[in-house]
Amino acid sequence: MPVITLPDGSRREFDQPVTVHEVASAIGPGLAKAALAGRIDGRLVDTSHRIESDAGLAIITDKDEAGLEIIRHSTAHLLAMAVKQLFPSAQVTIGPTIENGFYYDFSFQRPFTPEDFEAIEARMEEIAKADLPVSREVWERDVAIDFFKGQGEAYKAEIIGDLPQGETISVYRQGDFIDLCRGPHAPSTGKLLAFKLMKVAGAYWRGKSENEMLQRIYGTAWRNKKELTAYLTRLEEAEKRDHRKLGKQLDLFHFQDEAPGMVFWHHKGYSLYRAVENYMRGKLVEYGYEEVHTPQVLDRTLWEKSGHWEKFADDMFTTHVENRDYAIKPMNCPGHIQLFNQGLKSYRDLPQRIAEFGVVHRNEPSGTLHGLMRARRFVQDDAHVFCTENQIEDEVGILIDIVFEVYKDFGFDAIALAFSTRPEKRVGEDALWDKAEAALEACLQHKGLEYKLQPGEGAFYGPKIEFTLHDSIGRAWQCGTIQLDFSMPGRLGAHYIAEDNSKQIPVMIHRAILGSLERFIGILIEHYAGDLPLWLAPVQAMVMNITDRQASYAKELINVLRRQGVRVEMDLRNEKIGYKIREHTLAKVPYLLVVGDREMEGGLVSVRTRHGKDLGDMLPEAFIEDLRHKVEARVG
RNA sequence: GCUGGCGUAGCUCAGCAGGUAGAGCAGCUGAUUUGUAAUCAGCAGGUCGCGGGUUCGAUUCCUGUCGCCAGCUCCA
Repeated sequence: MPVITLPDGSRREFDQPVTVHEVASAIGPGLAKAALAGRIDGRLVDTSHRIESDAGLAIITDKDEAGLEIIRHSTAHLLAMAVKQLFPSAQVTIGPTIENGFYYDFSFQRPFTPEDFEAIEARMEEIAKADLPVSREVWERDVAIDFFKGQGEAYKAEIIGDLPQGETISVYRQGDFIDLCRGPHAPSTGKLLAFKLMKVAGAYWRGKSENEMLQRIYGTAWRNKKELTAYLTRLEEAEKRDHRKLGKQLDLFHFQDEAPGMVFWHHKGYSLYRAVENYMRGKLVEYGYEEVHTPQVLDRTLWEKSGHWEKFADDMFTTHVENRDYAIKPMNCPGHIQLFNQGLKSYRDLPQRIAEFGVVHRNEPSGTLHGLMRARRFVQDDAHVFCTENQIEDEVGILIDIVFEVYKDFGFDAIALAFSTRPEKRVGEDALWDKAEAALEACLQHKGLEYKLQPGEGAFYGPKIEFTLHDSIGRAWQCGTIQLDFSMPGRLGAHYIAEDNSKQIPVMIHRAILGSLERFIGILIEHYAGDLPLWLAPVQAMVMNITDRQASYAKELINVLRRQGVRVEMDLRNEKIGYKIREHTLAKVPYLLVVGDREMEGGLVSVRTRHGKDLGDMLPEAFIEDLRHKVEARVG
C-alpha cells in the first residue's frame, strides 16, 4: 500500500502498487495526458514504472527541463526507427541528446543524401502521428545479445556485451522497432510534436579514429511547433548577425591564411576597438588601478615556476634564441608578479591593482578557431589585485560591482553568475584551496547573489566566479571572471612585510571583465547586429553634398565637427543623393548629414538617421550638442 | 586536434561527366550636377588556395598540404 508524496508535500495513498501514469490520472486527466515520465526520489523513470512502496514522486511534463530532454531522446529513437524502416540494412548505434536536440549514429554503406533526409523526416512524422505506444522491457543479457546479433545489429550487441555485469538491460519497443536504451522515454510517439533533421556528419564508432566511420544525423526537437519555429528563426537571425560577415561588410577587420586566428583590424574596426578600450581605461582610473605593460616574450623558467609550462606547453607559442627557450605570453599574471616584486612591499601598499590591456597568444586547436570569438591572438582587459586575506571580500565585492556596471553600459542586463571549484589538475595544497573556495563563496553569499555551482571547473591555480551575459537574441556568453589565487604569488616569489614585521605572501585576484576584447567586440557586433550605439560607432556621421556646388561647405562642416570630437567622414562623389543615402545607411552610419544649396545658404545641415528618420534642418552646433549628449548617455 | 563539407575576379556566387573560365555588385573611363535606400554607357579585372601525381592536355580526377565552415573535444 504505497503512499506517494508529491512535490507540493501532499500525500496520496493507494491500495496496491501503482504506475506513475496511474498516479497522474488520479490527480487529473490533463496531467495524465501531459505526463512524459516520473521522478522518484530523484531518479527518472517511465510513466509505466510501477511503484511498490512509499516514495516521493514528481510527474515530469514538458514544463520541466527533464521533460524536454526526454522528448529529444525519444525523438532520437524515432529517427532510428524511421531510418531502419527506410533502410533496413543500416545499423543503429547510439543516439544521445545534445543542446537543442539530439543525434543518432548509423552505420550505412552509402552516405545519406538530402533526399534521404526528406524521406526520413516524413517517415518520422508518420510514426509520430500514429501515436505508437512505447514500452519498456527488461531482458537477460544473453537474450539481448543474441537478439541484436540476429537482427544484424553488431554495434548494439557490442554495447550490451560491454555493459557491467549486474547492469539492468532494458529495451524499448515502439511498433516493430526495438532498441536498447536506459530510458526513460515518452510513453508514446504522439508526444513528439516538433522536430527537424539538421545535418549529417561523420563520426567514428566510439570516437576512436581506428574504428569504422559512422554517419551522425543531427536533429532538433522542441515541445511544440512554436518553439521549433522560434529556434529556427533564432538560427537564421544569428546567421544574419554573424560578426564575421558583418566585419567584412562594415569593413571592420579581416583574417587571412598567413595568420590563422589573428585579426587584422581595419581602421573602422580599430576605432571601435579603441572606443571599448578607452571606456575600460576610464574605469581603471575610476577604481584605482595602475595600468602597466609587460613583455610579450618571457623565459621558459618563469613559465615553469608558474606551472604553465607543465600544463600548457603544447598550447603556447615558443621560440628559441641564443640557447634560451622563451614562451610568447599566454597570460599576463607572471609578468604582473614581476612588477609587484620590484621593491620591497609593505602591507600599507596593499591592495595593489595592476591592470594591462595584455596582448596574449595561445595556440588554440585549429578546429576551435571562430572569427573574433575564438582567436589565437587577443587582448585581455586583464588585472591582478595583490592584497591581504582580510581584503579579499572588499576587493571581490568591488569587482563584482564593476562588472555589472560595465555590462550595463554596453547594453547587457541579464547577467548570470557561476562559481567554479578546484579541478583535478591543479597546483597548491588542498588547505589553500579550502581557504580560497570558502573566501570566494563567502563574497557571493554576502552580496546576496544567486549563482550556479560548477564543481571541478576552476582554473588550475584557483577557484573562480564567472559572469555570463545574454545578448539580444538570448544567447549566453561567458565573459567576466574573478579568480582567487593563493598559489602563484608564492611560486613566483611575491611577498610583503606585514604589520608585525613578518614576511607574508600576498593573495592574488585575477580578473577580467570583458575577457578578450576581440571576443567582446564580436559579441557587441552580434548583439547590435552591426548597428552599434553612437558612442561606439566607428563613423558617427557622414556629410554628403547634393552637387559640387556644396563641396567646400561640406568640407568646412566636417572640420567644425571634427574639432568638436565627432567621428565624421564625407562623401562628395558625383552620385545622386539617394545612392549615397542608401550606401551609408547600409554601412550603418548613425547620422547622415545632407547639404544642398538650401542648407548652404542658411548655414544649416539636414539630418537623417540610419533608421530612415528625417530630423530636418538644424544648425551644426545644435546637432553637435545633441550628439554629444547622446554619446555621454550612451544612447542612440 | 578529430569527423564531414568547402576553397573560382575586391565581394557574392555560377561553371567544368578533363580541351586553360562567366554573372551581378564593387573598380576604372566618359556622359550626367542630381534633394533623402541603387543614373546611363563603355572598359578592365582571375598562374580557379598551394605542392605533387595521372593524362597529349588538369580549375575539373587522385594525393599531400594550408586555410575556412559545421559538429565534437578543448579553452590558463
